[in-house]
Amino acid sequence: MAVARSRRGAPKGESGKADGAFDRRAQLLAVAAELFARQGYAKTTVRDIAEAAGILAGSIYHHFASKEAMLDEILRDFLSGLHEGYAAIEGHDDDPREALSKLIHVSFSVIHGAPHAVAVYQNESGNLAREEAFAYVGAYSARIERIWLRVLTAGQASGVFRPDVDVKLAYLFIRDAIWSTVRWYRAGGQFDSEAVADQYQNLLYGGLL
Amino acid sequence: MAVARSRRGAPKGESGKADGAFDRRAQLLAVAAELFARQGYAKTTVRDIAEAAGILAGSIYHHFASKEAMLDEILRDFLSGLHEGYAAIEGHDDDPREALSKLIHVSFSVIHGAPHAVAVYQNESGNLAREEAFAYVGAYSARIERIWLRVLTAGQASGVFRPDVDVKLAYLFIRDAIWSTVRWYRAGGQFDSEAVADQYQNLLYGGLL
Amino acid sequence: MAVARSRRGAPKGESGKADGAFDRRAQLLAVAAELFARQGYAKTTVRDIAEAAGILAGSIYHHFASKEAMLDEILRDFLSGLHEGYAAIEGHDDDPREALSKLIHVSFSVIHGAPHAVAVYQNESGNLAREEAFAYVGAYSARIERIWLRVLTAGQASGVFRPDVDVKLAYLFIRDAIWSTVRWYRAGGQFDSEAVADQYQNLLYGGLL
Amino acid sequence: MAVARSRRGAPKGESGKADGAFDRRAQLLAVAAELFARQGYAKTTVRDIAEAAGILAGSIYHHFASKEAMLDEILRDFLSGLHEGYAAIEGHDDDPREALSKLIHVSFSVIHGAPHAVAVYQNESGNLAREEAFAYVGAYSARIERIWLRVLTAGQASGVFRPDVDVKLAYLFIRDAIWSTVRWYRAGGQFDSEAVADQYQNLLYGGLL
DNA sequence: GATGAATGAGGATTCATTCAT
DNA sequence: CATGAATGAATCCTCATTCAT
Repeated sequence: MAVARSRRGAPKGESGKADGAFDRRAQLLAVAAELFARQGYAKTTVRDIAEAAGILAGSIYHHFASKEAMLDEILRDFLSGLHEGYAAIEGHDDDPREALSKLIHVSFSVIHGAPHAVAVYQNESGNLAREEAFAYVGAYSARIERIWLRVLTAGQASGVFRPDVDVKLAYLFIRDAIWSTVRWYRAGGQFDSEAVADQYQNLLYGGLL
Repeated sequence: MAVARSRRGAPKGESGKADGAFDRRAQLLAVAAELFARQGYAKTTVRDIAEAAGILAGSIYHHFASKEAMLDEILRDFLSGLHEGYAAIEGHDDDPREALSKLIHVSFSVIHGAPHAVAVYQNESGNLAREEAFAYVGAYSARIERIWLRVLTAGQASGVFRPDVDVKLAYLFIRDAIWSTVRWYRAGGQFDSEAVADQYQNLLYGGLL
Repeated sequence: MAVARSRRGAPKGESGKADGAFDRRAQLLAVAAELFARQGYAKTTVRDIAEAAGILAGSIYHHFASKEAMLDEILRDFLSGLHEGYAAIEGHDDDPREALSKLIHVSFSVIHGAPHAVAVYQNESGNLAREEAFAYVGAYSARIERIWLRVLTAGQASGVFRPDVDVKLAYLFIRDAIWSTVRWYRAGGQFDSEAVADQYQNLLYGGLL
Repeated sequence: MAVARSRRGAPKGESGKADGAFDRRAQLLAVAAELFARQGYAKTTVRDIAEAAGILAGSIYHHFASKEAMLDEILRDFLSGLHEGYAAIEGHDDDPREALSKLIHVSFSVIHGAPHAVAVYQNESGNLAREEAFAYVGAYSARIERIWLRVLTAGQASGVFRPDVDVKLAYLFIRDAIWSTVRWYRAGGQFDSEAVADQYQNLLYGGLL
């Protein structure tokens, strides 16, 4: 059963497909992410996804075990990628200020690169927390939070960051401001991703006054 | 028909009910707001609401025309109250810095006072934008945005606020950071509402560095 | 319980009511007949009736045991009145041709006088046939049919009516043509009740050619 | 999606199905027509239809968008067929008397061939008039009426039909007498379709006296 | 008599999912 | 791989009816 295929699948070159072939799995996932992001997971039907992909609803089940499995894969891919990105920064950079800047810019870059997945995470992760099958979402979030807190704490310790702000609150402040942009940020709109990142960092570093 | 009764209903004193009476409408609305906030509107069933209120699902319809009507009333009450609060600040305060502080604190106060309604707004307003029946949500949001932008622009004009930040981006930054707190803020938790408001304002005004 | 009051109730003069009083029972019945006629019995809700009468749905049950009881009373009143009218003709008239004319004119007069009840009978009696509680509808119809058949048979026997038509078919033909007029006949419209009766009788007696 | 399939579907021979295949759509429509005719549209539940067809209620929606869509298709098929039949007569026949005879016989033939659809039309079209989605019912009725009126008027003009009857009333008289037979006519009963048609025409042409 | 809150039994419809072809 | 028919549980909502006030 196709469903049993590893989520990571085979790299392009190893695929048995001809050059012109396209990965229906990937297409379905992309379509699902977009619909989940736009309409919400609950309001998106399997038929919506299938129609947007040009097949019938039943055919979805050749590729995924369930609608939930699609959500799962979207979130897992997103979170693991995000965590990887953050972890790389922490591993290589010693300067807290530099590290924070990179955390911020990587975040915006992810929003720019995979806005649907980000939106899905943003909108659904709250409700998913209670479901055992999605425990990993909370786990990833916690690991990510720890990375940020380490950077922020190091910054305070080294005197680069203000000492009178609660590190946890500062993290939530930054995190929410950044990820919320996915709701209004549109590629090709008034601001490009980098510009938003710069302005936000600027505002965050220097304050409004 | 109770359904036709004004949304605002009669003030307590004018009610013909005895002391022990309680307003089932209000109770249902409160219960619905909580469930909508926790599970999402789509995943909350009318039965969920009814059971939480101790009546049968069908009985809901004696008080509200539909599940959507409950959502509508929750959002309308929230938005009109919020707009009133903001408008009062703008009308009475000349100092932009003072006005911004009040905008921030009123926001946190609303989050503290009606967290469920805030969460519902936060989670559902995006998807509702496309539905004609909820056009007023967008209209209110636009009016509120204009208030904030006026305050911020005035602050820049008077030299109180930094001139090199885009006013619109600054608004979105502040707005998202503040309203997102509804997702993790819990009354009686580690931080109280005022403390969060102060820290956020502090961070926002002075920056992280 | 008011419901237990005899359907025939007390004559006006014996009523304990003041002059200005009006009979809510009768009003409800009239309203119900109109709605049953216009929307069909199944599609008419008790609330429809109550609202049209200016009371609440629950209050209906002070006057009638059920929605079905209202239908029952409408049909019973109609059928007993109709049967009375027909029986009076048969009792007093010997000339078949004269008797048939009277049957026809009485029919149109009833349609004119109680169009809603007629329409209800016309529309609902078919489906009611299977319900035991409405067995009397079939019984009345049969008695009425027998009256008509006697008149028609007598007319054939006396040589007034054509001998080559099946009496039963002729009855159905006449009956259906007449009662169907209730669907399009409107008091104050192009034709008045008497004119329609005359034309129909004329057509029926002399034929189209 | 089967629902989207043309109402007329593909002719048997073109169907990809094996010999044993039967058209569930057609079966459902036939079952629905019978139930609508017997119990009325409002009192017939989707479950009734499904059970009579040997499937579950939800499965109906694989074939039809709604219960109303089934009614719609039944009426549309009936009316378009009827109109076609009438129009063919008007187009090919010059003699009004001959034309009227054909109109009458075609009517009875339709009643005989599709009694359920006729009964549904007879019982429901009145209430449907007010619903916009069924405006075409009134439109068809008007076109059909015009055909009959043209034939009757031509008959009067050529001196074949009595000049002293109102053409419109005559049409209604004939129409109602004929179509009402669907309520009592049963194939295989005392009278066959042709016999009823002959007797009715006979009575109509020559009159009762 | 009337009110209005509540009941509880459906009813139409949706939808994730299965499976034979 | 895809189809399309079917399932069955769940959902929103309706409505006749009851009953305490």
